[in-house]
Amino acid sequence: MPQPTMQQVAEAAGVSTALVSLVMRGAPNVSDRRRALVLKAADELGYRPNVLARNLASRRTRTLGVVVNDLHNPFFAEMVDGIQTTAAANDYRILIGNGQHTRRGEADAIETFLQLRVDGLILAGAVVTEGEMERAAKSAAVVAIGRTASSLEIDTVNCDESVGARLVIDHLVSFGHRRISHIDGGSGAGAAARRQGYEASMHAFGLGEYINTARGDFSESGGYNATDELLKLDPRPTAIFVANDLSAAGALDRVEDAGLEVPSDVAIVGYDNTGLAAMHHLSLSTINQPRRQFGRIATELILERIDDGRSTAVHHVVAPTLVVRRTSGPHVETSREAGVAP
Amino acid sequence: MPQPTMQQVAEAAGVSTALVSLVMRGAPNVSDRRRALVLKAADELGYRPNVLARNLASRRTRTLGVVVNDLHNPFFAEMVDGIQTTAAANDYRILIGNGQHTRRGEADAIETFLQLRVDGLILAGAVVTEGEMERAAKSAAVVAIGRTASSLEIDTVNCDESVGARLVIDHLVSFGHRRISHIDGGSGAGAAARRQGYEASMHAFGLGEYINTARGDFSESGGYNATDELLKLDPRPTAIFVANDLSAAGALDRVEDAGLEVPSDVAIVGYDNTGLAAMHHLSLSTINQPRRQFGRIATELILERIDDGRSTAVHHVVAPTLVVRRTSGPHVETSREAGVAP
DNA sequence: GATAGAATTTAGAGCGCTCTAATTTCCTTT
DNA sequence: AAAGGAAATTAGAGCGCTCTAAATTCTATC
Repeated sequence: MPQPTMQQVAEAAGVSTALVSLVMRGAPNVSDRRRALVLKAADELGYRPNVLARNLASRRTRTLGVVVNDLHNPFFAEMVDGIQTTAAANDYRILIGNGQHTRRGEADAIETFLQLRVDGLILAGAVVTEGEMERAAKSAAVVAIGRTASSLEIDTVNCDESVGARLVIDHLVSFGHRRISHIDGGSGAGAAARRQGYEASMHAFGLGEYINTARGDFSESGGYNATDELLKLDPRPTAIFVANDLSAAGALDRVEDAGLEVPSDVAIVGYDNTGLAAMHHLSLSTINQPRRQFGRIATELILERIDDGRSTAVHHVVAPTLVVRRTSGPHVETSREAGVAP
Repeated sequence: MPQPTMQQVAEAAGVSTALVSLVMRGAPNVSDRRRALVLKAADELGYRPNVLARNLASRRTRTLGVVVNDLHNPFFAEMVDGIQTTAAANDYRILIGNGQHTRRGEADAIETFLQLRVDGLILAGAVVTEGEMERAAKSAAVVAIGRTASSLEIDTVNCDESVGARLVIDHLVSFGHRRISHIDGGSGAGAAARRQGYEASMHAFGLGEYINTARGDFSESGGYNATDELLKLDPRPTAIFVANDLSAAGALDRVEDAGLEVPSDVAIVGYDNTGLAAMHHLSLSTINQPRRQFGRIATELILERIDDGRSTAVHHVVAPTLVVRRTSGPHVETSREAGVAP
């Protein structure tokens, strides 16, 4: 379908294409009379600037490519909100590419964006190699969210997982818990950092002897099974810090199946503050990561590189917060646990 | 950052740019010797085709724009999977735009894609006016998922909501339920169709007198409150068909808070088969819409327009399926309900 | 009314690639 | 070895826009 071009608009308005170009870009030094003339002609013809031609000629796209590791993860949706808002405020548009949860998918999405000559690339939860990120950084500004990078060409935005773990342990300890176990995320992304944060925090509170980690895998059933294991212990933990909300839901399930009360018998704290945790049905205490803020900061960093020409790496670390809901509270000792005969 | 151009590759390889172009596009009539020469030069220079220039010159982008009404809705992620797979199989790439849940956001995303001159536009759950869709259809092939369109220029893919409702009612009736109430989605997208499907099915089973709809809003609390209302009825419904899973979770909550058993006292069936419904904790019976299939069909339709030049509208309707889980089952009459003194 | 200076407008050369038509090279065949 | 036809390669004109530098038109000043 042939679209009207700038040339046609220029002829219809009786001016040069250069003037039309100026008007379309909202340039300041155009007389009101001509501007109106051009706008009218453009409107009547149904003219729409050809971004391909524009970007080719200007060697700028004012476009940011956002590569999302996995579109299914609700985590990213909110991050994209932050990116989009900040980008729009600076007159940039964004395009989203889906990494389909694989290294290959991400690499493809990145390549697509580079071929499109985006000005910047935001990698959210990327699993591609650092080498690929560096290669990309040769052609566009790059910032990675939720992963580290050592190159000078790449900025990062991360959450301080150790602070998250510390918040959880601090919270539980303040309720009198000591036997606090952890269900980890196995070999999943970020699992190791959370596990280490748990251990470090326990040590910090002098609870090193109570450190006890059951292996999970970030899934609901993983949380269920790991909890099964933990409940067999004698004495059993009075609180469980689970590496993500979905697993925490599984843990909650198992505890309730055992006829135990949450939080009085066993307290549970999750991680991520997904929509799940907010559900009345679960009402899970959890750690919140400021996702929108991730997106906002990432975008600001990338614009600093593009527009201000910064060429040193900035690594931004943001602190998570604790969201207290129903599943955490003081441990109530039963007579049996206290060693008194029934 | 200046990127190597085709010209430079041509010089390095000692051939013409036309030949480089041919090689980059994988054209057949190129001798092995030259092909290797060009490929080597391109590789050494780190050459990456400029899609802007390519698309401008070829007046084709082999790109499909996917406008997603709301990135937060997990419904769309799976649909995008279907689109992406089908597009890739046909050598098209996709770009995703976020409508941010608003008419304006969607219109912006559409405009961005049209300026980029995408060959096709897939609108997923779009809320823009039909007029805007038609305008877009003047410049690119358009297919809408989950909404109707009367224009000849626009294909649609929809789920037959009446079949979904019928499946639910049929299922509940087979368990002996008669007093089946509905919690609707208020003025939300698709709410009316589901409500009508409910009413029609009830009539079809001769249960017109039991038709009873409480107003919800697709939210958890909406489901909770609507259920609160329904439970006050005397006699109360023995089953509730809820317009989506999230609301159904709220309904479940309210029923359990009332000390009633699910499904023996009150059966509950949701709609959409989200991850929520599959959770062990909820285990919600629900209606499943084949989301990947939506994406696949939409993509096939659009490719028919682009590549085969079809210019008549096709409206595809796919049938949903029932997923039976824990929350639906036979109603068990209590003595009190049966009219016998306690 | 002439003139400097500012404000507008425009001509025209690209941006990096594809595409058509023409040219050159390579095989066969005789 | 020359001719004819197929295969491979290339020249060069765009694609629709931006950008620089130059040309034109206004304004204000004297």
